[in-house]
Parts: sequence; C-alpha cells; structure tokens
Amino acid sequence: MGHHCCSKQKVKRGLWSPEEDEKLIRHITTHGHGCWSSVPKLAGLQRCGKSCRLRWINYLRPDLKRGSFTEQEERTIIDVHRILGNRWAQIAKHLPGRTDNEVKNFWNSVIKKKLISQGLDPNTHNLLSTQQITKNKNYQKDNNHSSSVFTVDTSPCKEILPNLSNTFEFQNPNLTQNQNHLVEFSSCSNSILSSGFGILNENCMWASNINNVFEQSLMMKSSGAVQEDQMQKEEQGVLLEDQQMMKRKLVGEDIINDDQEQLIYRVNDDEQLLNNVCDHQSTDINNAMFDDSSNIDFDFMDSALVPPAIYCNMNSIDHIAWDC
DNA sequence: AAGTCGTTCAACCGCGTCTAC
DNA sequence: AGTAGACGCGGTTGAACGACT
Repeated sequence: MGHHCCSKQKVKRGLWSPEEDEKLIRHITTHGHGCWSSVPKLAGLQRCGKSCRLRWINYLRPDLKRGSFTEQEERTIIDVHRILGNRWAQIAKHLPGRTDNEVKNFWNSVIKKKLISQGLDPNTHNLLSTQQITKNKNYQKDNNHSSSVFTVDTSPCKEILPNLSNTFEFQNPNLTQNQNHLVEFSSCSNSILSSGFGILNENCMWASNINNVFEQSLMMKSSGAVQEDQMQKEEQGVLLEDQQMMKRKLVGEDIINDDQEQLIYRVNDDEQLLNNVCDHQSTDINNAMFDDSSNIDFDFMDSALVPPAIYCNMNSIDHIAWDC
C-alpha cells in the first residue's frame, strides 16, 4: 500500500540508487521541486512524491553538512532538547546543515545513552528516579558503565566568585559507592557548564543555557503567530523588549532573593550581562519580585531552569532533586 | 570462514495541520 | 463549514555494517 498521494502510481521503495539520486537532483536544480506529488513524474522516477521530498531534504540538498556531529552541536542538541523535548525539526533549526532525521538518529543512538550513563533521564533531563537508577545500574553492570559522582569544573565562575573551590564533586545518593567513577563535565560532552551557569547558595550550583530559556519562556507564553514573529525577529537579531527586561531583572536590577535561592547568572558571549553580574554581587539584592504582567512564562522558567541540573553540596541541601 | 549480535541511519508509516476549493 | 489533497513531523522499521565468537 503506497501513500494516498501516489496510490495510483507504481512506486519503488527502499534505498535510492545513484541513478535515481541523479535524476532527482537534476530535476530540482533546474525546475525546483514545486508540488512534490508531481516531482516523480516530471523527474522520471518511479517513486512517491513523499519519498522524493524526504530524499531531497534529508540527503541530497546541497546545504547539508555531512559527517559526525561536533561537540558544540551535541551541546546544542542537549540544551534545546531539554527545553523543547522531542521536537526534532525545531531542534534541527538550531543546527545549520543538519536535518531533523539526523538529529533524531543521533539522539537515539548516542546522546540518550550518554545521559543515562550520567544518571540523567534523557526525557526530562532530571536525575533518574530510584527505579530508573536500578534499571540503570543493571544497564551499567551489563555494559560496564558507571557514573554516580559528578566533578564540576568551576573555573568559569572564578571571575565572579574567586573563593569557589576548583571543583565540586556531587554524588547521587541513589547510586552505590562501588560506582564512584568520575565524570568530568568539563571534558565530557554534557552541555551544562559550557553554556552558562548559576549559583544557588554558596556551595550549590546549577547551570543552564539561559539564552535558550529566555527565548523559550517567552515563546511558551505566546500564541503560535506571535511565536513565529518572535523567532523571525530573533533570527534578525532583534532582541525583544521582554527579553531585555527579563535579562535586566535576572542579572542585576531585580535579582531574586530568598533564604534558599540567590541566583546569579552569567551568559556566555555577553559581556554586558557578565558585567552586570559582577557589579551586582557586592550589592544588596533583597525583596526583588517578578511581576506577572510581562509575557514571560514563569512556570516554564521554573521548570526549565532549576530541576534539570541541580548539582549541590549535599551537606547544605541534602538530597535535593535526586529523586525528582 | 561463517554465524550471531548490536548499532547506525536511511527510509517508511501514520497522523495532525494547513490550504485551496 | 466541509472536504480533499499536500505537507511536515515524530515514531518506527529494517538493511547494511562492524565487532565478536
């Protein structure tokens, strides 16, 4: 049974031959694809239009980047996936030259396993639950992997908080002692510290790509049409008023402060924001609140920023987030 | 050398959405 | 407003390949 768009045609299925590729490339480069359902006939192919479209988008179009994913691309995928979930097409838009199919396959074959081996749930990016950990233990046992202790390189924080120790080690209490193999975030492909960080109290730190969260928190609150408009503006380098306001609030003018959480943010590649953070750390940051009149989705901010990657000193905040 | 198993990734399937009529 | 065709997306499948026995 073929697709409804080409059910009357006799269509070939399976892998494409070089001859078929050549026919498709020649047709599209000279005429464009137009209506995909008419492409097979015009290009002289015994294929369904849908199959032609897929072959072109995923394999033949000239702007595709071939070869292995770079570490930066891997970090981007993890960052965006944490926010968007399995929206492969949206994730692929952040990776020029990569297709949704490619990103999806890379996620399923590589990244997913890495996150699991680091004690993270690949769906939620939270730490794995006890049951999941048990499953993971079996996985690790079977596959000779383990990673219950995380060593976090704090060097990116030094300019802000020079008294921080050089590294923190965080152990998931759900994992056993005999699994204490170290995972160094600075050397592994985990996205977290590469893209920014925050600090909760003195000895507890988390990290996230704050820029993505800003963008997504705005989008989550917006209607579809407005989202599209925002994305277009972002692509054009227009920083939306809400985003500017949000960043100001987070980095200097109105930093959240309660007994448990003092949030200080740094955003890579944004010196102004970094300066704001540095300027602000010696000042009093009491009683700041977000109002609800902006377009920022605070529930989303909360879920996107805090739970996925809280790595803390277990002496000060025992067992936080390990079981979430 | 042959067989088995696990992994990767191109391609397919089915469904939801969009658009033109 | 309803319908059909086209498109786009995410999940799944299976061929190809390499590692291992």
